Amino acid sequence: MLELRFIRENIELVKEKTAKRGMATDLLDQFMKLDAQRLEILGEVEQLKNRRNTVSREISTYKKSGDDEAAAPLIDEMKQANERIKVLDNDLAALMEQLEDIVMSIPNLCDDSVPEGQDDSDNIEVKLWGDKPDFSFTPKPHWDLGTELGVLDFERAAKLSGARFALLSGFAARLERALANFMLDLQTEQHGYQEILPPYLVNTPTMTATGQLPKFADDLFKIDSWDLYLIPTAEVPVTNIHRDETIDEQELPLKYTAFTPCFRSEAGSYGRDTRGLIRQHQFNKVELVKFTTPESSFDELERLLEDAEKVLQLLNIHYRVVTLCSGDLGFSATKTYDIEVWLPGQNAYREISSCSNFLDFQARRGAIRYRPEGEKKSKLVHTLNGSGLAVGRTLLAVMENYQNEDGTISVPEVLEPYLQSRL
RNA sequence: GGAGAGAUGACCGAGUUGGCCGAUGGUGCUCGCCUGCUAAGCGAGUGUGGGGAUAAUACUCCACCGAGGGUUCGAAUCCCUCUCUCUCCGCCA
Repeated sequence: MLELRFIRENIELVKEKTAKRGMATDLLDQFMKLDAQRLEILGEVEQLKNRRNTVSREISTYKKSGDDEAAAPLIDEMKQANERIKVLDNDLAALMEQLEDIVMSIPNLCDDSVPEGQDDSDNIEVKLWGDKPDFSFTPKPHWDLGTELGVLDFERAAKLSGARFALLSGFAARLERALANFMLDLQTEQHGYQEILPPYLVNTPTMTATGQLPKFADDLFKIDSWDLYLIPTAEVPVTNIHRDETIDEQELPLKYTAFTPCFRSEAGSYGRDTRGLIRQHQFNKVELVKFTTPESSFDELERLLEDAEKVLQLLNIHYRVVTLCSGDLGFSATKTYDIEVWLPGQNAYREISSCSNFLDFQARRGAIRYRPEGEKKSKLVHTLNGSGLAVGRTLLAVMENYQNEDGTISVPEVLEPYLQSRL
């Protein structure tokens, strides 16, 4: 969420920046109109309330001295004033609600370093790591490998739950678990993240702070008759750990990692990625979350990206890093790097991690503050997060990159302590 | 699910016969003083949001004592609803 005053005072900048993301400007014109109305009414009602407070004190004085006659006309005046206040307060509440709706639907402003563009085809490649593996045979996609090995079962998963679910067994299930443990150990022991195991169901205020609600309810699974949603990413519960809190500056940056399942309705992607593990309603992810000072958030974004990249480097799998263009940027982010892993079975790069800086966009919604040393006023922290990594997609990347001609799959060296068997 | 207790500022904790209570006090923190060092001590300051004013402070106004309603000229204090926490009983992984 952007600050109301900031929008008011920088309306042209906000229009320009949100237009780059493909947002229409008429909402912002509407904002300015409603905001002006609100300020006008606010002025009147606050004046009335000031009068009421003053008069109440006078009444108190009269009453204490037993002078009820002097108090009576004042009480009458206040009865009338209260009716007017009630009307104005109602108007104000209605206006505020409309303004909230608008402000909640305004995306974060993209950073100046973000390239302009429409969609993912305009993303800019900023880094390549490793090489595409050389195969003496035609590499298969993981769904063929997994089905032939009998470790991925999409038909039975469909029987249990429907489309976009998977059943992993034997080697695949163990590999998934090994990858999760490997990632968590790396991030906690080498990169200094604290491990978190959060709730997988969260309420409306939690979903609102990180930006999933109110705008993207369709992407979420909601528990019927409860105010609970299945988390689409651990970013949601972990960022909300410090909602409505003030953190000591010495504690920053705070770095958390969490391994959780993620649940997404994938509304609007019906024809896409229907085969294999790429796009599932449920998948596992190791998430990295940071709380930082405003001064250091962009440095911390670079380090967050490195922490995520390290996973693929240790697995020795080729990947590239892209900077998302303005049109492809997520709602709450000011800048995002995607790590795209090479999938030889599909002859394509696919997103395996998304690392973003949100500035104070989430912190304002969630009232997450810190107290700068030597200053009276607390300030909003900056929040960041990134996948480190999406485990399901890492699993399929291992399968496709480490496949052998006979259809078996080798185990990356770094996973051997976690997984002592080969197929 | 049943019975009871509670929810106050970064934290702890007063205040519930309604009236200068945005809220005593303590801790923490900031600044200053003092001090061989450390510790202690002394003084001042220290919530959030939204308006006004300002070059910016200072200043000023409104709101906020779990959330939402209500009573009243006036509510942290009274009434109603909800949420959460704790204790006991029941049930259960």
